[in-house]
Amino acid sequence: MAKEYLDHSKQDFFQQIFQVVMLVPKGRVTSYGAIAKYLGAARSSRVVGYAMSSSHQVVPPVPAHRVVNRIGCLTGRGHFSPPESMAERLMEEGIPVIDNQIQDFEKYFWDPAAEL
DNA sequence: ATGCTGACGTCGC
DNA sequence: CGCGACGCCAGCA
Repeated sequence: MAKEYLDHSKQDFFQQIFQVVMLVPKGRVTSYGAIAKYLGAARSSRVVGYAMSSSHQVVPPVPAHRVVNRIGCLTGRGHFSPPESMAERLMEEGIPVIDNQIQDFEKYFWDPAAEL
């Protein structure tokens, strides 16, 4: 089970994360933990965030702005340029964001494990 | 080459 | 019920 995920290369793990994030539908958001769980690494939720850090050099561009922590807070906004672009982009997609906090987060939440 | 830090989440006490 | 510590991976000094 858990060994199966070890079957993939470590770098593949990052690719898996990017893949899932790219699959996030427009107007929907997901959390780091949800992706980690979907990949079978619930305890590696951090790695998902680190992967986002690397997402800038990945092509096609990864919609990292659709990925937030489990509370729906735009924790990674500081990695955008400018940081406001993250919240602005979400609002542009129809997602209400106030003070770096997504309103009705669970309403817009997109669970890969449930949708895929 | 080694060590620390960094976009989180879960478990334990 | 509240706080602390651990796990995971990669990039950088």
